[in-house]
Amino acid sequence: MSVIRGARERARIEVTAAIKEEARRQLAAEGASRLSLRAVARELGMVSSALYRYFPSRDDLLTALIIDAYDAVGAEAEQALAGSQGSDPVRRWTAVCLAVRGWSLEHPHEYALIYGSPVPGYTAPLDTIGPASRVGLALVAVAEDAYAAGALAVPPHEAAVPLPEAVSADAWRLVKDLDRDLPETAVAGLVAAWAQLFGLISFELFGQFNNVVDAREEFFGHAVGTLAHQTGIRTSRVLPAE
Amino acid sequence: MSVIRGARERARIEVTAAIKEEARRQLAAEGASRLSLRAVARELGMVSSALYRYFPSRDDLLTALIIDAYDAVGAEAEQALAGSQGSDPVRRWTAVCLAVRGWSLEHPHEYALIYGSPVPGYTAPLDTIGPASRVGLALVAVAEDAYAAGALAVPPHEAAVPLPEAVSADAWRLVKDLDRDLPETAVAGLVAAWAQLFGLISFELFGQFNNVVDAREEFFGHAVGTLAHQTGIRTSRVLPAE
DNA sequence: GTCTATAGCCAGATAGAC
DNA sequence: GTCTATCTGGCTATAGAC
Repeated sequence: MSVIRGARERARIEVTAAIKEEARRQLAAEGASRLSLRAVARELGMVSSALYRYFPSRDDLLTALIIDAYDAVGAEAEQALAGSQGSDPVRRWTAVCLAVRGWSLEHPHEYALIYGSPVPGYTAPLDTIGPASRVGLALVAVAEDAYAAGALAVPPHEAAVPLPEAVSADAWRLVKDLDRDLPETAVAGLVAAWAQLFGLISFELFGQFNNVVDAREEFFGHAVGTLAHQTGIRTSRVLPAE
Repeated sequence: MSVIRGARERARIEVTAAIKEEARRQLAAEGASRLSLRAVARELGMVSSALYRYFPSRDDLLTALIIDAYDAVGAEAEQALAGSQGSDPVRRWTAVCLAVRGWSLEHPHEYALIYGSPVPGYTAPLDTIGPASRVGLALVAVAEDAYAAGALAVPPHEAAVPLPEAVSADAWRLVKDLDRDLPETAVAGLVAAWAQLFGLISFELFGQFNNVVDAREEFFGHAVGTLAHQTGIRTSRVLPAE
């Protein structure tokens, strides 16, 4: 699949990329629900019907954009993860969060596409699930490495609130599905922190912080540091008894 | 303004309400960016041009819907706040958060309108600011009452991370603007918790928790309990030295 | 794979009669 | 305030020539 076999295939790949690029531009101006094949075609000097050779429908184009966006932000997170190997866990956590925020600020409309309101009438196909989980898995990896290094505080620690049974059942299932060496309480905390991370980014990007938070980056850094702490991630080894 | 002067005014109010009601229905089916005056008119048995006597443009209708939505969720939060007076602060916090989540689950499309992706080409007028801050102010009120009762842990407490100067400047400004009796660190934490609360709700509503969290309500309750703790809110009085 | 042409829709907004 | 009529645009999707 990844081998380019000839000029025909190459051209097809290039046109496909051009279509997606133009579609991303239009996402900014019109939003996902108004993304229009005709407008994309017009801008590319093609006729609308020609696009149907590349994307069988508007929704398929949308799906491609969604997968690309998830992959792009996921790649940023993974790069921050890999680039911070050896640093202390809180620093790594912060690096991943900052990478996600950085991508989001640079691509606000793609961010809105994947983390904003669902597009009415569109249902995401199953192939979006994998890409959609990459950021979360990067956060899990930080915690897992911290755990292996003894730098993950597991309850009972200071801020711990006991896990309801239904929540711990979910966490148990996740641990099993992900096959990660992490305590259930940490997984439950990670899921919450994952959602809360995007709450911070969405509020910044969607305008809720206007007239509220001026020092955006400092605020974000501080908040994700607290998130790390809340998840049990520590800068260094914690005593087993702690 | 609130006195109904006659049949004419009464009719106008009723038609205005009917328009907004139908528009809310369409919000669900089409999304905000595709909200169409024509379609609303059609459904009401009117002709599109007649709507312009009630709303001078599509954006004005949108603004009315946005203000109504902020007011509705704000009222829920305030009602939970008032109804929980006398309870311990963590319970009150949770009550307010659950009220917000409850409204959101019942009105997912209005939620998406105000907390989801911004509508391209639309800029909210200033009159949305007041309604938009009601939920946040309810959370602030919980913290303020807790503080007055000595049930707000102020740093240095366990989970505290030092506030960067720029963040504490923002917090100082907010304390001044709101004229609330709260320490700056608490205000900074409240803003973060406010954003994180909506991160949890958005992930649930927008589908990110599919195949991840099954026990939605229990998970939410647990997460907001942790948020309360992180903000310094305690169930009972904390020692001054703590 | 790209084109023209077409079917069958939709929109926001305004003018002017009543 | 509501109507008809109109302007000026837009859209998805398909058929069939080349």
